Amino acid sequence: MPLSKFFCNNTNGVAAKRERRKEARPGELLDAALDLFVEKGFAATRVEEVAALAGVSKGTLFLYFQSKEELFKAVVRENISGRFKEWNEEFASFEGSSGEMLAYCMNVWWERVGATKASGITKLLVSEAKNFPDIAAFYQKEVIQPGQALIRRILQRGMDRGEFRAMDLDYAVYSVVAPMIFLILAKHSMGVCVSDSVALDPKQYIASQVNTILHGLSMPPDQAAQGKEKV
Amino acid sequence: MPLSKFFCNNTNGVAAKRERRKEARPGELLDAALDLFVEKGFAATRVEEVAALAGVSKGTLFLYFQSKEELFKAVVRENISGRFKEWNEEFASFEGSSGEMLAYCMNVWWERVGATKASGITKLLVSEAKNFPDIAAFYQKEVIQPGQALIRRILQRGMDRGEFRAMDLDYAVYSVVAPMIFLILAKHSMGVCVSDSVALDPKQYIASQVNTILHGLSMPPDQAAQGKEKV
Amino acid sequence: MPLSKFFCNNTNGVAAKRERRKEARPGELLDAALDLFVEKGFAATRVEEVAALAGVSKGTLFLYFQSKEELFKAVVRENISGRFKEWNEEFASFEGSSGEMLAYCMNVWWERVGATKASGITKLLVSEAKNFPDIAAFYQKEVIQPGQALIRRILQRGMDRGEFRAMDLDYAVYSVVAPMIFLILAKHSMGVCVSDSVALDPKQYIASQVNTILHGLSMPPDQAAQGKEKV
Amino acid sequence: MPLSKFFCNNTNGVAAKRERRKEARPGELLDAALDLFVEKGFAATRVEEVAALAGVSKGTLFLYFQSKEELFKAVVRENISGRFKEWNEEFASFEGSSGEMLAYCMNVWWERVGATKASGITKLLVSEAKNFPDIAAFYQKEVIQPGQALIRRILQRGMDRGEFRAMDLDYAVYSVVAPMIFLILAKHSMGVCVSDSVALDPKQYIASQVNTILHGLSMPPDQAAQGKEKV
DNA sequence: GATGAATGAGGATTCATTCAT
DNA sequence: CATGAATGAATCCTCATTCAT
Repeated sequence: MPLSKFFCNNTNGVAAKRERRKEARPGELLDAALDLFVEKGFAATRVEEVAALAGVSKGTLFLYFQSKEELFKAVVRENISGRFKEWNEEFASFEGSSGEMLAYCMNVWWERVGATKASGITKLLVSEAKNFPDIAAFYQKEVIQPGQALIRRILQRGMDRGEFRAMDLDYAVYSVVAPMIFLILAKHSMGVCVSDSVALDPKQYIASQVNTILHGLSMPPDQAAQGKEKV
Repeated sequence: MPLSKFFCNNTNGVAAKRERRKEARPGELLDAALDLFVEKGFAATRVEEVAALAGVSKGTLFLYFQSKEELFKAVVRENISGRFKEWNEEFASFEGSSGEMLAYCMNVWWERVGATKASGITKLLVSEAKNFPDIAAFYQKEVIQPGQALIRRILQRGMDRGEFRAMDLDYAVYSVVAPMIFLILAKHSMGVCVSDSVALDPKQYIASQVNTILHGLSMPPDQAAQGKEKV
Repeated sequence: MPLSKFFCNNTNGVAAKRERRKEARPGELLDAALDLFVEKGFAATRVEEVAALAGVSKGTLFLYFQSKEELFKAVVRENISGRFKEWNEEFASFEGSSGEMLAYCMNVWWERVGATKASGITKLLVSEAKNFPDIAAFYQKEVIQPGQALIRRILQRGMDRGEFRAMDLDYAVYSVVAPMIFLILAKHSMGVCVSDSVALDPKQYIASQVNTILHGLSMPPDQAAQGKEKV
Repeated sequence: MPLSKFFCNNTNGVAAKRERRKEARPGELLDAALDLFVEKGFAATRVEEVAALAGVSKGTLFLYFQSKEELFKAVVRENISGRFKEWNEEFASFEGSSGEMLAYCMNVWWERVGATKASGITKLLVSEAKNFPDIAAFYQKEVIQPGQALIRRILQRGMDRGEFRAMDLDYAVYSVVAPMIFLILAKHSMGVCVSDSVALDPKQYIASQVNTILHGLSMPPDQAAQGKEKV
């Protein structure tokens, strides 16, 4: 969406740079705010820092956002991807096993969300949900539920096609969600969740998780005998 | 140690009540602080609130903790269980399959940590790690690493006994850790992570996760053919 | 530099008033702080009082000085005259007896320092030296030592020219210093040092001191006989 | 006066030590308070420090003094010597020149007041006079005026006997007072008044001052010619 | 629009004073 | 009497917000 700005809005090209800057202001502020809110939390972030990081003065921030709290809400809204429709369509035409579909889904999610700054929103909301219940509810409705619906659809497809075992979707969905949320939090929390955060390669992590989710850690029954002999 | 008071020290009953209170104060304050820090975050919690929740005045808090930050650190230290040694011993003598062991481990963890207030520490540190890097490192060393070591031992046992497949423990460990951390965060974050947090039953959640971790979601190979026919 | 504003910078008159205020603020605050610190001492002065006396709000003070202690240090620094070089030159070309020189020196000192607000710094440092050892040392080095050096030079000149008796300068210097310091403290201490402070005329006081310093209280030897007869 | 305690009050000698301690409490507190008030000023001294230095608890201090301010007043009162009557008598019978009398007076003052802790009271009052006007007035009346009267009497004696020149006593008195006050302040102010406070020997300082006061710094007229030739 | 000086309510912290033991 | 735990008014300082330029 920021890209569209560059191609559509500048009708004359004269004084474009200044115009563009001016129009870009709110976006730069939101970017700066996201970074700082994620890093330090809402309360511990000063609006002056946000303004400074965005390269404007404190007063300018209040030209675009009525208050620090409104800034917070705007940050969340701005970074909530409504890409689920798009993804639903993408997956609707997916050809291949449901296991492949799940793997593809998790990798795509990582590339388009998890690896980007937008992932900080999740950490932010985990931290501040109690202080901003309406925003938390909004996020729940706009992100969590569509996201889980998408995953349920994949799991359901697997069951329908005889690829997945029968399962209670209300709980099974978390076998997919938990690893993804965990990855984001590990990324944003200085290794509070992992033993050595720098060494955690997201791609390998996801591959490992997909493998476990699909096949479990147990030795497959048909190899159990051989497996035992080997060791 | 507080208990000793009741049995040993009070030979005469003089100054008992006040004394007893004095010993109880720090604990009451730490309890109150844990609650509020978890609920609102460090910065958004006022020391006066903590004091009020503990039933004392603002000044009293500073009798026991030099500053708000020291209070925070004390809260973390106080709630960090060094129970891993005890658990290691418990698990060392475990008889039964490694799958059962894993299930037992996760359930025990839930009962003794996840379901208690101490679990809030995890959420707290995820939120404040960047603001308290030394405390985060301390937690990492005292909790995360021993915890993961315990899980690795279980997984290693499973591989040694031919019950689990060969796996890269550096990543496989997160198949166990992620669901547990996720459960805590779901519990403390107003359903930012789940579609309907009130409906999430921890016991069922853990059972579901254990099942996935052990066996995966895929249809077992030997039933795959039948499975397909059925549906 | 503030003057330059009036002649050079204001080509258009925009933002003049506010700008000018900003440059004046620190000085106004330092003035107010000097008054109150001298009157009540550092600890007993509230920053809010200082701000109020300077006609600004509490917060504004902290825009210019990081803390109350920094304000104190700035007050001392601001009021420390580095005028000794200038005076040295002035006195280098002095023509007249060394006695006249001493009298001139003390009178000039009174007019340019003793009678001004800057004299309060001396009282302030006498009161707070133990609480601000570094500032006390700074004052000692910047004011006391150059000041005493100046006086030593005068006394040395008197000895060299045969006008003054041989003397141990290390102690003789205090015959000049003590009366000046005393005058300042008398002025700033509600007559704790004098029997009736309002009645103490500085000019007469200095004249009297100069007379004693130069000639002593004793009857001159050559008049002693007559003196005795007279009375 | 504290000495009298040891000889007079203990009527039985049994449990004397405890009794004595108890009776000594207020005195110990006043001593401690004097030390700390002089060192740090009234406001910057905490009552808890005073109590600790006196070896009692905070609460005990308030058993003897209604408030910190009352403690301050008691400190001043306790240390104000009413020894002027005694001294007046001593000096009334003084035989010798008035110059010797002045020298004797200043030396005696140093030994009995200047060199003792009681001298801190002067520094204390210079610092706090504005905050305790009634105490300052009390001190003025009880100490300053009798002290100056004593000095005036000596100077008057000198004039009467033809030893001292005619002088305006209202100002001449400060030629004696200023050096004494200065000595006290130099002693209590970390060398803010002197170039190297450790090197200032009180006895030499007083000798030097007496010499100047009596004879001045100028070359005596009868030696002036020779003096000039010498150099 | 943009700025940044000014504001003042709000929060952490101190410390004189009280009072139950 | 002596103690020291508890109190809360007082004070320093921060920072979101306003507004003159």
